[in-house]
Amino acid sequence: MELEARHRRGSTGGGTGSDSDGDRLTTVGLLLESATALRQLFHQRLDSELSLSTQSFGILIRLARSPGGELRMSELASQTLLTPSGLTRAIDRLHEQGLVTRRACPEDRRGAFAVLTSAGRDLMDRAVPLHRAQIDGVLASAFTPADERSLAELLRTLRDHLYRDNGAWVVLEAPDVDCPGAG
Amino acid sequence: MELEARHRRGSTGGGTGSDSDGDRLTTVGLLLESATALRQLFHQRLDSELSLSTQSFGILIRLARSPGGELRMSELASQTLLTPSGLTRAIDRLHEQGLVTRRACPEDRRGAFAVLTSAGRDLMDRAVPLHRAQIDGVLASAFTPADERSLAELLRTLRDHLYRDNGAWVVLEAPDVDCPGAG
DNA sequence: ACCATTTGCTTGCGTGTGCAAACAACTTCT
DNA sequence: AGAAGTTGTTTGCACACGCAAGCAAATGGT
Repeated sequence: MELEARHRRGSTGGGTGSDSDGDRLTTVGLLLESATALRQLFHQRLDSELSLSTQSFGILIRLARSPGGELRMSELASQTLLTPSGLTRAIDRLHEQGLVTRRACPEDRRGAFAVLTSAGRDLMDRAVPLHRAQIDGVLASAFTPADERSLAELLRTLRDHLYRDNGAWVVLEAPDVDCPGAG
Repeated sequence: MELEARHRRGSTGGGTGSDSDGDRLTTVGLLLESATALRQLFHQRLDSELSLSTQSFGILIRLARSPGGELRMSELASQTLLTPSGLTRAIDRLHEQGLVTRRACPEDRRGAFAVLTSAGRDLMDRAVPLHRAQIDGVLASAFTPADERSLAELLRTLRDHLYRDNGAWVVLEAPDVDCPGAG
């Protein structure tokens, strides 16, 4: 795999020994660590106050945003970045908590919808403001509005270059990054 | 439910700022999803080619960057965002693979160092270029060098505002953010 | 119509993780 | 010095997740 990309700056420093190059490894490390930290930060609040895990919240909020409060299992799995089996178990747990029901798909009898119950919707009506307030606290304390916007845009760019193909993650090669005169 | 934070691709067009409130949910969502996607992307490569999980890699690279290739268990736990118990198990696994050893701390006989073995160092000498190349592929395809630097800086800012206090994650309030009369 | 292949979802099993408890060694207080 | 508390690390247990296999329903070929 030769990714003869355009990187020329960056250290080429002595292998694994030094952090001083402060390069892409660090950037990705920061992204991963920030995500872990945020996940656990949110988990503390949501779990202690509403007995809701971050994963459950992620599922419920997607259902809440969908028309009818329902989504196909496979679609939900795709959106939450869970495998089908993981989603099945997650919906099982939410079902035991009375937050979600299953509905058979009339057009494809293999298929199933996950449907938000009224209890689920009530819970989200409490959870979303809580979560939003927490996010506000983090972002507002860390960023200026302009920086916040920049971060959002950069992350969207990154996210749009990553997608799943048959369960395997792949990187979209960018056709629009400046390849001057390319054609 | 007034949640319409669904992300849209390529909103680079006209209006900005009208839905800035809902964007925060999306921003955090993008961060979390990107991190998950990257984690799994890296896992595919490292695991298939070197039988190395992302977690193991994260531990080994920190050891490799440390003088003597060793680090206290607690320090390593803190850096990897694992709990002490999680780290103990992780080091156990790496020990069974011959990549890491434990060394008693002479100054504090409760303490232990995790030490990279020569096999571990050899593995990292192969893993780091692989990982680096993959990161290059992702970042180079998604970002211009300038954007890449911006992202790194923003992420460092974010990361620096999150830290653990006795196992609980807290947000550092920013002293230098000016809160213009809005609040 | 029949059979093979594919798709959507669910289970069996193994593994990684956190929490709480346990334990040893260090520190502090009297 | 001795007792009480704190700190660094390791176990018992429970749980969430992925992978591979299983099963029902849809699709395609003949």
